[in-house]
Amino acid sequence: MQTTSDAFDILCRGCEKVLSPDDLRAKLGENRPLRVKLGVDPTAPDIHLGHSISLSKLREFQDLGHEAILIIGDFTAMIGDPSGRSVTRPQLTHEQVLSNAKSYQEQAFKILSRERSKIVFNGEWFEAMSFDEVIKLNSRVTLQQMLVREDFRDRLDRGQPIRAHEIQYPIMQGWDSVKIRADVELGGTDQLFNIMVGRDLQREEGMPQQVAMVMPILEGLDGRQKMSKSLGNYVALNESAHDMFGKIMSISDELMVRYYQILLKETLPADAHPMEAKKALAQRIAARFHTAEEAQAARTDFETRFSKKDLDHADLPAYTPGEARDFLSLVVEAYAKCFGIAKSRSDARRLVEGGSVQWKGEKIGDVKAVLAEGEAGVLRLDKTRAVRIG
RNA sequence: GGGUAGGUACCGAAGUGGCCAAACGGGGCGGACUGUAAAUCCGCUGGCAUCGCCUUCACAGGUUCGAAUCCUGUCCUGCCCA
Repeated sequence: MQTTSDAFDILCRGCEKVLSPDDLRAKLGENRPLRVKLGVDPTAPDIHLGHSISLSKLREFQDLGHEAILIIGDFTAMIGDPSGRSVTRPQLTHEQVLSNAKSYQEQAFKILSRERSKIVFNGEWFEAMSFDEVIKLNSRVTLQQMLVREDFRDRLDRGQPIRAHEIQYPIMQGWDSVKIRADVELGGTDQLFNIMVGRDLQREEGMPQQVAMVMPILEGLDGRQKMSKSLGNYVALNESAHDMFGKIMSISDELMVRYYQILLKETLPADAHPMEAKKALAQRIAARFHTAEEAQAARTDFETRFSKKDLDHADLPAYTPGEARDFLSLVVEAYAKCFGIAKSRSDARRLVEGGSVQWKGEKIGDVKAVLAEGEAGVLRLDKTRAVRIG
């Protein structure tokens, strides 16, 4: 059994901020399983590496014997968290939210222990709330409190609309903490405001206040903005080892240092070979969500494809052409059938003209080129995609 | 409710009767280069197609040989006033 002090150190590691450390130490000193809350917003069906940071922290709590409570914000998701947003999020239907929530859970269990996690939907208490209860809840916070937050301040200054329902979000998230009597709430730094509202409401209710533990926000693959589904700069947990590896290899050297810190909690040695270090990072991340063998295979494949530029021995999806034999049609079809990507013929034309599309290592160039019947070989589509024909 | 400024492609932003599928910037994609990148340079960035054609500038109508640009109505947003 760990001592309180050991546990404290482990739990604080990697946190951007803990409010307050004394509260956390005191709670740990009570020698009981703490109720640790992590709210997830099932607005998109994928969990990505950014989410994995808080989830991993939650897992650490679990491993120390504490109780993990994953709140699926099925109700709040319909509102949309305004955090870090300069525009109002689109509101989702309940069906969309539920289906997202389902795949969300599956992915969350790649990190969390399934049997030791408690899943709670916040629709459980919000759906039953009557309007006068809503009003009563709202009377506990002031408009000024809601407006001090940067996101709103910013939109106010820039003359962008803030819809009344958006200021409900922090209040609802805070109410979740009251309902489950959370001892600790985890989240990204952008969640600090919402988590603090939870503390306020708990105090109002005369219960012990939760400790806020905020984790750093992971930058997306572009290295500029935070990792998010809507920005398309993410690595999802349910992606293949192959895709994870490739995506991580595309980050800048600078960003790699951050990823080492945040995802591996290690400092990259200054004399490390950037390329080797990046491969190691990619392989370790891939192995975290897949098997070590799959991660190794992803690496080997990456090396043959990109380092050796040897598509012939790469692991490519097979594609059997249909009726049409002209390359334009082949490209469109291959994208659709092998990668689920819809390309217009104009897109395909551009790729062919730009030299991206190659047959057996040779650029096609001519949009009218036709593939001879029965010919076999590798059709390269773009930088990262190619298919094997025949 | 009154006044006023607006709604343009992924985003920002020009255009205010024909030369507009719509400048410019960002982003994205592709090529060259490379240690995967980044930086840099070049190209592309509505759709279909062999000149060309078709659908776009909040929405619906109208004026005109011709409209993103003018008129009418509708919807939406900011700001100021009440």
